[in-house]
Amino acid sequence: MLRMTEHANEKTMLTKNERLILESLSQAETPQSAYDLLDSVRDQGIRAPAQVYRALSGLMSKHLIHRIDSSNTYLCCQKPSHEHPNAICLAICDECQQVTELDGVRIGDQLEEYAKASGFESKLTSVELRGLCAKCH
Amino acid sequence: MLRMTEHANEKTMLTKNERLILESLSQAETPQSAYDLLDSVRDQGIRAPAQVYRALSGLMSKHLIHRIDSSNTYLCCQKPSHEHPNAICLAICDECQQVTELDGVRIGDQLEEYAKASGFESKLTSVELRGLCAKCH
DNA sequence: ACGAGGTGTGTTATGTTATAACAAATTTAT
DNA sequence: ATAAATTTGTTATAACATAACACACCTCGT
Repeated sequence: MLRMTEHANEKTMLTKNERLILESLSQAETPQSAYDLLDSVRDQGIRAPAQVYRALSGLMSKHLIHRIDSSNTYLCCQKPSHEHPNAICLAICDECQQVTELDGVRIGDQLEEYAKASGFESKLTSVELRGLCAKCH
Repeated sequence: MLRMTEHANEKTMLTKNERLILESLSQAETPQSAYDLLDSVRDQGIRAPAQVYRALSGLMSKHLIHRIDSSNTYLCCQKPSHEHPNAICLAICDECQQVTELDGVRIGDQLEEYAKASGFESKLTSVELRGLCAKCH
């Protein structure tokens, strides 16, 4: 029942469409929208938004990509795949669009601490910093 | 040139549509989508999305409301209007949808600190914690 | 009073992001 | 072999957001 199509370990076990999208995303210089990705994989047989969104959804579950909520875009996870922090922290340059992933464990623990003071039990937090990266400022 | 329609101080100087939307939002129990708000002010003469989005945009500039990026919804700012922290921190209950606004100054300073280590100059950061509030967990 | 410039409004149309629903194909389990 | 589960392809539509333009209104300088 858990056996799958791929001859690979669980972590990198991707469907064909997931592989296509991940490949495309990893070659992009900046975060991509779902429709950007659709355009870039059209010549590989993917024709409909649903196909892209399914792949994105699968890749997110596998912690291989992140979604940037403030711009409706997606990018590859930059951290080792075995880390699944309780917070995703992205520093996004408003000038060049480069993204740096900060230490989600440390920041997540800190935020959890703060939230607990209000009796809030946090499960998954997202931090998006907007500003200028080292190169651009 | 700075003189305006309203007889009120700068901070609370709102247009008619901004007042309608803010009023509607302040009576809502939970964060509302733009189209939720449109429905709730239809009987007050507002008919088109653009009118709502313009009002929301104005209210955001005046720091009277926040947008929750992870759910495309809006809510009233809970903090005193004179505080304009560099980070907006919202703890959102996945069960009851209640939102608690955490200390954006303290958290923002902390995050700025972390980001600076990567040479990143942050201007505006958004933090969204998902989990369970005190009542629900 | 007049008209120029600014701001707010109403309206139509359209752009962008995302999901529902279902049938066909493929893979896996028995 | 065949039943069960998963992945895929496809069409249609939902949900979120903005562009563009005309008009009303106010205020400021003349």
